[in-house]
Amino acid sequence: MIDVRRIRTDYDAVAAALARRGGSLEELEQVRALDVSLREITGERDQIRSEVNAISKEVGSLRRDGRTDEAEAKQAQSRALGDREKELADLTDDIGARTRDLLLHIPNLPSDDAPDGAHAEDNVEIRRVGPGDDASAWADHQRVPHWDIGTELGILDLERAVKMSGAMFTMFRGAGATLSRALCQLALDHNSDAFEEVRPPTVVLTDTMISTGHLPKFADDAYHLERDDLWAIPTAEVPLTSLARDEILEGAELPMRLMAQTACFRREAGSAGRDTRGLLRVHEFDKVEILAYAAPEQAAELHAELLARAESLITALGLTHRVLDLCTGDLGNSSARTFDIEVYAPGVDQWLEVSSVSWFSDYQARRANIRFRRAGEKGTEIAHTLNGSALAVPRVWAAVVETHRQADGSVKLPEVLHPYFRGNTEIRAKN
RNA sequence: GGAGGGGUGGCAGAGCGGACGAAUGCGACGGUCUUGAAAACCGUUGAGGGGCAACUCUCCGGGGGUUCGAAUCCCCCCCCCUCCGCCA
Repeated sequence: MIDVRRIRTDYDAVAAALARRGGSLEELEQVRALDVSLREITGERDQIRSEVNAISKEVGSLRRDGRTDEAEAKQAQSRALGDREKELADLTDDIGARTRDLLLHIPNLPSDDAPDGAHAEDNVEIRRVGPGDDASAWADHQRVPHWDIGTELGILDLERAVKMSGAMFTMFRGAGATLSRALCQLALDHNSDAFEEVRPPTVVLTDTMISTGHLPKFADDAYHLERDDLWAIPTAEVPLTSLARDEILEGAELPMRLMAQTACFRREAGSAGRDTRGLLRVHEFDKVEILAYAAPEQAAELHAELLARAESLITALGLTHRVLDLCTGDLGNSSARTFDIEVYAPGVDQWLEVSSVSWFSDYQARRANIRFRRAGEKGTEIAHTLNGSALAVPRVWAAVVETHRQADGSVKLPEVLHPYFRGNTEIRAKN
């Protein structure tokens, strides 16, 4: 949620920043208009309340003195004011609710540093590590899609997953399941020097989804358990961001770093029919998320840190990749600036987005009412939130299997994974 | 799921229709005293909104209601505790 006060005092700058995303400014204009009338009516309401409060005090003292007639006259006067107060109070409640609802639909202001652009094609590649999609770098035995490798080695059983749960659900078996778990464990171990590990709930209340910006605008993308009005989380970002909801953090505890491995659930409603094969787009997957609460001045450095941490895992796994600076048109709703890491998977010949590292400025924290107090100072400030996928299993699994496939059909495991494989250093078909 | 008890400031805890944004204690902060510290004593100490300001409004788990006036009375909901039931 962007700050109404900025809309009030700095409208042109807010409008200009939002315009960089493309899309309409209609809601912003509506908020501005509502806010003006809200303050006007609120002022009038408070004025009347103040009178009612004063009169009521008088009634009290008159009654104590036994001056009943005078007290009753005052009561009548107050009653009349009360009717007017009720009208105005209903009006402010209504306008306030409408304002908040509009505000919840307006995306975050992009950072000045985010590149301009309308589509994903305008994203800026800031570096590339390894050969990427250079065809000459890849041998024929690496040009096999992971679903074929998975079947051949008996480590991926999509057919039976579909039998249990329908299309776009997956099942790993044997060394495939171990690989899935090992990737998560690696990501957790890799960040345990600075991040507290959390095992949050995977099913949450509506308010928890609103805090991150996943509701109300993107309800169709999430699984909703209607009977209990609970939502299956699309990412651990959702519960982790609400960990400090409605709390005031001590400045000294910032930045606060958290990480969690959870299942993530996505309906993928808008992308039916795309990437249906294999692991590229699935309804349920495991992911290790890293997240931080920060003071504003700490945010830039933390953003770089989260990106470096996510990227170093990809590097350690021996995957070729590129880092993109998302343009304003491709930026997620809640984000002010986002770096994506894309891995090149030679078997499917595609760049796969495996991590998205975002700085949300105070947008989520204002929704979630997460504040902090600087040591020795009065008052509170809205915190900043940042997060990124440390490692999202299915796409990394696919890229690892395709990249490290050997001429004999086996998959050679990257060294960082060896500790998790009970002495094995490769995956071979059993026969 | 059933029965009972409870949710008040950073914490503990009083208040149960009017002088209550809330006693008291603890904690924290500032001061006096002290070479320094402790103790003692004095003072300060919740959050948010509107207003240039004076000032003013809101918040006692959440939402409705009664009343001139609600932390206090009524209704609904949520959460916590104890017991019973069920259960990995």
